[in-house]
Amino acid sequence: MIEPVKGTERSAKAEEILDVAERMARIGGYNGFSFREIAKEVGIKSASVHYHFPGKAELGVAVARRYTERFLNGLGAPDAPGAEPEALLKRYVAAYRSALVDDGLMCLCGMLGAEIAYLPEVVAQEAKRFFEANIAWLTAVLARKGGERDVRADALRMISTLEGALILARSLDDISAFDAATRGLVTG
Amino acid sequence: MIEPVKGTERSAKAEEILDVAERMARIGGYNGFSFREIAKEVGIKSASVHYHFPGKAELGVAVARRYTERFLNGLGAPDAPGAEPEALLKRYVAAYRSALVDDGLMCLCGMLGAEIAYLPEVVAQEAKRFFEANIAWLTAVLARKGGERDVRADALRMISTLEGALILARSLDDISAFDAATRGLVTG
DNA sequence: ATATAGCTATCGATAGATAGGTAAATTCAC
DNA sequence: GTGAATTTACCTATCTATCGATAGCTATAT
Repeated sequence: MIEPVKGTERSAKAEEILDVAERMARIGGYNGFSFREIAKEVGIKSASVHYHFPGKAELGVAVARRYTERFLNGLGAPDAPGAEPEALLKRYVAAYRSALVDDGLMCLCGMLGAEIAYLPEVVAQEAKRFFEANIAWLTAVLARKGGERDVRADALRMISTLEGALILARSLDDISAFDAATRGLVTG
Repeated sequence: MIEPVKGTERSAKAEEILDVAERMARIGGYNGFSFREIAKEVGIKSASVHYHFPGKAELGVAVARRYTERFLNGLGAPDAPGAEPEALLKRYVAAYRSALVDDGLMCLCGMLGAEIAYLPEVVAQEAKRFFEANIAWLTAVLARKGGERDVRADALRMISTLEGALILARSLDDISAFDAATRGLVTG
């Protein structure tokens, strides 16, 4: 049998469950996914979803963790020697735009963040961790640009604008609203 | 009996229901409020909530309409003769900050906007209307400031940043994150 | 009389969760 | 190497709680 790669020790079915749960959560939030609906889509019974993830909170945590991990991986290291700070920031904006244009979905943690006061504590913590990791990445990149700006404030402003632009563009059903709202975010 | 003011032709109980529904929705989104929970809090039975609002979608529409109306009323006319454009913009930012600091809640339509693809069409339309009205108000104010900026883009950016800053500050449980994210939004 | 504003009782659907069973794959003792 | 024990990955069946919604009744107020 083929050994699973270290750090990827999850079965194919479990990954499938996470795929479906993530998509549903990015449409309808924490209440937007259910064991029954996930099971139906994956082709198993709801009790079998409980086998892979004991409870809804644990499933929520797993979805958020994987989302954050993938998101950060897609960005690369903030201090990568070959990458210009400005190019990294453009990549950051493009990651959000891709959620909107390619996936047609909200940012998972933007969605969970909106519902933060309603979530099980463990899930809320994961949403918080997503934002903290984003702030850390952005401040590291912005610090490389130099200048005497408040890099933390700039990072918070970028994240806020991008999360809000997703909401706005989806509400207006107008992708150009995202582009207009985020224009000048990097260079300005 | 005292006649209801024109345009306010709703009973006190109906307003109470809207109060509770709004607060619940601003915590948990569209699935965050239910007829049963509202009824319990208001002190009636869930069937009586259906008397005032026939279905959940209608209740959702009523909550969103009232929220939008109050929000716009709180801003005042964008072309009020006595009000400087910059003061109006500061008032706009303060309205969002008040949701966070005074109410400790999300913006209702920011919440609904995040869930837009999950909502009954009539409710989604109300969320969209909120944003369209906000864009109209902001572009009117920004146009008064003059300059050759793209006022629509500036309006979209302001709304995005403010909605996102609410999510971020609540997720981080840090009001100062809202202030940092929105610093320079008006003057800058 | 009629409209208002409630009520009780109940419906079918769905939620998350659990108990207990089954068949196949894997691991371990000899 | 082989048989026994164990683990994996599902299953059926069922539980309680809650969901939005409806039918039909009662009092009160206009």
